[in-house]
Amino acid sequence: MDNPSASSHFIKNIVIDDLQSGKVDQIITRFPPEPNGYLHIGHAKSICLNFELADEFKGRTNLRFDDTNPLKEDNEYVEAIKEDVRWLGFEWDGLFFASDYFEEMYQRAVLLIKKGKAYIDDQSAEEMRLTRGTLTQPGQDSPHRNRSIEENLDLFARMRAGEFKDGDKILRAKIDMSSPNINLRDPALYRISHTTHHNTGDQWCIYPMYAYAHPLEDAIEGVTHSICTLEFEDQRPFYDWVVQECEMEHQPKQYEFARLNITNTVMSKRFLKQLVDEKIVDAWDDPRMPTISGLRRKGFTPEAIRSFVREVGVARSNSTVDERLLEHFIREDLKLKSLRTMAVLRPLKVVITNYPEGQTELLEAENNSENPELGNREIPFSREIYIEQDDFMENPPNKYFRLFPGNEVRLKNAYFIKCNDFVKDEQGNVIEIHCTYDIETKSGSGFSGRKVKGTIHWVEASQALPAEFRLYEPLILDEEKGDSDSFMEHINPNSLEVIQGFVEPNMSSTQAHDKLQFFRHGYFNVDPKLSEPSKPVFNRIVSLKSSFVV
RNA sequence: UGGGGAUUAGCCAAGCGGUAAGGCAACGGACUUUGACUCCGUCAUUCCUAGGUUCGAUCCCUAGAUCCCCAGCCA
Repeated sequence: MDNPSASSHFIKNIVIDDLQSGKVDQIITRFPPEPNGYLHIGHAKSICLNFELADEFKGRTNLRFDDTNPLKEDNEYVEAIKEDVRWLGFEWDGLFFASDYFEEMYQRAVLLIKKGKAYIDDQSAEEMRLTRGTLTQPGQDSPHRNRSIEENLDLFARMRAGEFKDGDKILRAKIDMSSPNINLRDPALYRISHTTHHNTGDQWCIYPMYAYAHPLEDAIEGVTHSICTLEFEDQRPFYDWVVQECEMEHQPKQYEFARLNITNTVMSKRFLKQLVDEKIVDAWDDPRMPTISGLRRKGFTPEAIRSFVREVGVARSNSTVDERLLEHFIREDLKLKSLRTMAVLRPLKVVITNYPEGQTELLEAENNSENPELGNREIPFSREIYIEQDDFMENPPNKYFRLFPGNEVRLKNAYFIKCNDFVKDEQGNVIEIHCTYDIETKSGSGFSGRKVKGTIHWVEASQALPAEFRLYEPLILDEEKGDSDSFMEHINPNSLEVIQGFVEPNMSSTQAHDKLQFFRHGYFNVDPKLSEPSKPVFNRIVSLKSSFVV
């Protein structure tokens, strides 16, 4: 269930004001990813912001691919992004590509040249860097800054025609080389790149820069509120300049908010790509990745992600959200939805010495004690069962409520058992324990003769279904290093632990992405790629909270 | 040290001149056939600091501190 609290934030307040003042009749937002990687949970914040704002105020939201750099982009990414946005629960009104507008962008650039607001520069990238000045010193005008309009027009047409090599010429805005805002020191508008584009093929060999293209895209689509992250703040004057000087009839406005950071989490497409490329993880959808596809494969739900980003809020201060907030929302979402069954991750055999050999009985169990609609199931019980290794100690500490010699515990949905003896191997490890059960204490019988402090889970041994469990820890150990260049030095070597255990026999019918609670362990997801009916594979989404410390 | 931002509890975050919402976390306790869940309780006399204006300031003014972003033909 979604977190219902629709809290206010500064962008929503702006929208309300704009609607009330009549500045806009209907809001139009857009989610504008570059198809150069997979979406991560940081993008989810932006997606929810844009789509939910439009939903709330009866506006529209476009999905627009910002595909102005063919060197880095690929159709694989556009398909993955579409899938992720839909999976999160959103449907776009318009589906567009920046490349849809290349001709218009070119014509607007011609207009800029005709107005004397843009010129062709012959300087190399290096020369441009040198003449741009520094943070404290103004830049110097390019020697080509005052070329005639006719010459600029001619050169620009020849750039388009492919007469020049990459880097030989560039179209620049003519603004102010001494502006204290470096973004206004004659920023680049068009560069030459003889690269095949995933949409337009070889139709173009010049491509617009983001800072020039983006405001045009917004203006063409009638976007009213163009929402981006804080690092684009200094670009806003140029954004407005482009809209103004290109004489766009519609004038979108840019608003910036702080991007999402989460503790112990790498949140940058570049770093995530590095993790994939260097095989630190298996793929973009590795459950350890904070990508939408990784979270999906791990077992997170769209509802939990939406609730999470809503609760985080939208503000302008850089912040790092505690990963436990995300965990809170998946626990809350799955609490009533998922079946609660038993799984033994690290098995220890128990022989119930007074239970008849060869006998098996079926016991009734609720699938979710807090949600009767999920019904009941039957589970087998017999003389030999598996319990968790953690649930037995030869020499227990104080306040240990589980099994130890002489102690009695409840077997969830079954009987009380009492430990009488145990067997060790040559290394001194406990490999089997012997108990007796009390038939009077059967679950559901109403027995109240005596109380027991602990209840443990178990699986009947002969019918237990072998299963693989994949337990995850953060990929990054230092909680503040997730977004720094040194993050590779903080990779957690134990981010994945694969163990073999058992689940109840009926688990053979699980389907990919089924979500279950395993008693006392946590919530798990059936892995869509690795799981098989005879050997299910479960990804742990999140453990249960526990106040027990040894 | 140019320009642009930010600063409210351990982490997020409301608040818009009338006396500090909410969530997470944490800590007590109750309950419990999950050491879970649920429930009850605790958790900022103070909002980066110092002055000022005001009957009254987290909010307005002045000065300062700290942190983030900008010198791609990336987005």
